[in-house]
Amino acid sequence: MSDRPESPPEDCSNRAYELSRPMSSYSSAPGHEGLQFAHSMLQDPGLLFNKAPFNSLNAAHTQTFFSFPPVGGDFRHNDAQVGDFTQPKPWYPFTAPEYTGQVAGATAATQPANLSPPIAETREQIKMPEVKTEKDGSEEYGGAETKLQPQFLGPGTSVPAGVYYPTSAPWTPSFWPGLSHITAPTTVAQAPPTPSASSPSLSPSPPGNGFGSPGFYSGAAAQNTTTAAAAQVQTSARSSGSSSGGCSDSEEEENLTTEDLEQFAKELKHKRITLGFTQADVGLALGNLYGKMFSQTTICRFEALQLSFKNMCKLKPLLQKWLNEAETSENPQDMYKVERVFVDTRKRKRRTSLEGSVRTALESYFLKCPKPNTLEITHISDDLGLERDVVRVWFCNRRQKGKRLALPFDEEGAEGQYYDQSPTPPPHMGGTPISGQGYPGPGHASGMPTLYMPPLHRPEVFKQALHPGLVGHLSS
DNA sequence: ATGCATGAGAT
DNA sequence: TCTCATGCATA
Repeated sequence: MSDRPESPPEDCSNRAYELSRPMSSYSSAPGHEGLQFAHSMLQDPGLLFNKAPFNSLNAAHTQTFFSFPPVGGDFRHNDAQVGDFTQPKPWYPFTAPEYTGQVAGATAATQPANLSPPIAETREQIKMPEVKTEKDGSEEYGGAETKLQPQFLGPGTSVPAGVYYPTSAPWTPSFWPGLSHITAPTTVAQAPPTPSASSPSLSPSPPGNGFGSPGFYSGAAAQNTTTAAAAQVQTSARSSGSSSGGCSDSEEEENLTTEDLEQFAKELKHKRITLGFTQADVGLALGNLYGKMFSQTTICRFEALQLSFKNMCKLKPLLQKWLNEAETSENPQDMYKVERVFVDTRKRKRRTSLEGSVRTALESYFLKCPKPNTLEITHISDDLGLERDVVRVWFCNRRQKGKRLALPFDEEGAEGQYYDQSPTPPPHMGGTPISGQGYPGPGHASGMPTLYMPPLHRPEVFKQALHPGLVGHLSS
């Protein structure tokens, strides 16, 4: 435990710089090799720290993913980082949109795999041994092909109106760690706000709606079109950097509780499926209703309760409204007029596909230090033969993921229960390298002395953490 | 459903 | 640079 003292401006810095490659199969950088991680075998060791590291110093603006209250969420970063991160990003060289043919939001299951037209490939080679960019051969952002979009689904092509879900699609609360015990009552959620007379713009995934390619409705454009409502929501969400467990900003601040959200998410999913809408449909419909579209991903995460509490609160009203509209609408089929917003011709960097061993190595590093500074990132990237930025982003995402899975404490009650139910600390908690940071400082006092029970303790979470792939469908 | 990426806003 | 919200791309 020579761990970092608490005040340290750096996260992992006090550690003797001992990051060394956890695994040995990488191009070894002759300079470091000495570290081994006890946990290197964990599938997802990092999750163990979901809580600890994040909480240490300030719980201040913590917007926890589902944690409601201020569960400390961030690592404080005070590091003095030095670095030269500034490498120009190679991507975005051209403006050709890279289109992959995915129907907006359609899940693999619902989506014909061949929607995408052949794409030329340009590979931008990046060194990297074990890393490849997905679809290595497929077009690049620089690719010559500009394929502009739209109608991938020719009329008549697949995707029959929303019927792709197994009728049952049971809801599984699985994800919300702390809520798993709460079985959503069948009560259907609250009454519908006001169906704003407007005609609903819904329609169960219409064939050939031409909306497929991602990016059409993303970012900028979508936001520009934002209606007041959306704007409001949006602003409020962002502005209040508050960590507050409450989502009290937009509109009628219902003080939503986790139960409310869970329940609503469940209801939403169920009804959506019943009505024949895909997650993507919902996202698009929101665009029609409010001017702000959301992707299938977001809807999916909402349903799975994988968004931060605050974010859930922010989206709930919109979804609630959509739901109302969808339910009352006579024939949603009609309106599927989505104005497509094309935007963004920017090219997106190809998604890097990290090989399993590399991921494992990263996890090990994460274990050692969830928040590496620039130097450390460089070191890691060198060691693994990855671009620094890839490593940096990986850590960012990893932390984000950790928070999502973590959040354990629900101020009220959950906490106690949480601890109470976890009699024994996880074995692996043992000598975690980064342990030591004080755990919960404030706010956890409530009789919760020193024992830190990682969220992973919860079976579901634990499971997921360790076997991401195996447990995959907790919530579907 | 989820991994990697982007960008705004906050530090 | 980080966090956070969000989404493309892919498994």
